[in-house]
Amino acid sequence: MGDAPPQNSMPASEMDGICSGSHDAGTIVRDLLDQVGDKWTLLVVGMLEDGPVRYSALKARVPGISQRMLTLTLKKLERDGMVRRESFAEIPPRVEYELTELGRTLIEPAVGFARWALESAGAIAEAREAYDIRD
Amino acid sequence: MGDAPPQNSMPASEMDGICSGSHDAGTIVRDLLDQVGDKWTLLVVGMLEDGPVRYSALKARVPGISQRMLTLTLKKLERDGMVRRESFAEIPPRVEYELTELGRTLIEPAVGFARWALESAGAIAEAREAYDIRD
DNA sequence: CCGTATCCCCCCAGATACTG
DNA sequence: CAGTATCTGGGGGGATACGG
Repeated sequence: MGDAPPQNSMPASEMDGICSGSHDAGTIVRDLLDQVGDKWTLLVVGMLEDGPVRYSALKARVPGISQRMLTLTLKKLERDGMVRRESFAEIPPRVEYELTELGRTLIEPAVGFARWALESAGAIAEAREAYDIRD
Repeated sequence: MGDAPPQNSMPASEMDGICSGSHDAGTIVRDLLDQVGDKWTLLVVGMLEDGPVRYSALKARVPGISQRMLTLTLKKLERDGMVRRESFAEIPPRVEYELTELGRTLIEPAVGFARWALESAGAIAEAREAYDIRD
């Protein structure tokens, strides 16, 4: 499989080029955002950043996640080629999950967003208070 | 408050530091992701990148959005200080929306994610096919 | 230990109709 | 033109119990 076609740099107005209905790029971004923007995916990916983690450790480190959602999230990530699953035939059973190369590429934009969130949280909270008081 | 220089010092394991349960940073990121990661927010923000846009133009440029969802999305963004609303007492009525400085800071990480999505879409599609065939 | 199966609730998006 | 009001269905996701 060839690497991503260099195609083009993004136009000056990048989000516009991305989201415009003229290309189907908007659809692609939307679909991926639906995948990754759900309640648990980014959290789980973040927990896998340092290397292989077992199922139980993952569940412990993602507070509040149910077995059901952890399993669903991991399955989806595995299907998308972002996570590799390795099970060891031991007693007690052990299953480890780790990010693939593709999965690792998610970390950079995710961190970018996380950084934005942390930097902006204060300003957003202020804006909300101001808005709520006024109205 | 000028622009936000990349003044930051995240730990080596960034997502870990962000998402770990030990800090409430994970909660912050999760909350913001819930705000921004919904079905329409990023699309609307993308449409506002170039400057003020009227309500009707916005509705036309975001294909498939309902009046209800457009209004809700704009209200939420306004409350969060990301969008400024200006209404003109004319006939016919005119209301324009534009990004605030805070709102503009969202574009950079959003574009980062969008770029990732476009670059990764192919690999993910391949991974899915491989996964579905095998199993 | 590592999941799967089932039930169920709640929220949110869509459709529609109506106002200033 | 720029919204609001109300109803409704579908699905995400939690709790729980069970299987390998």
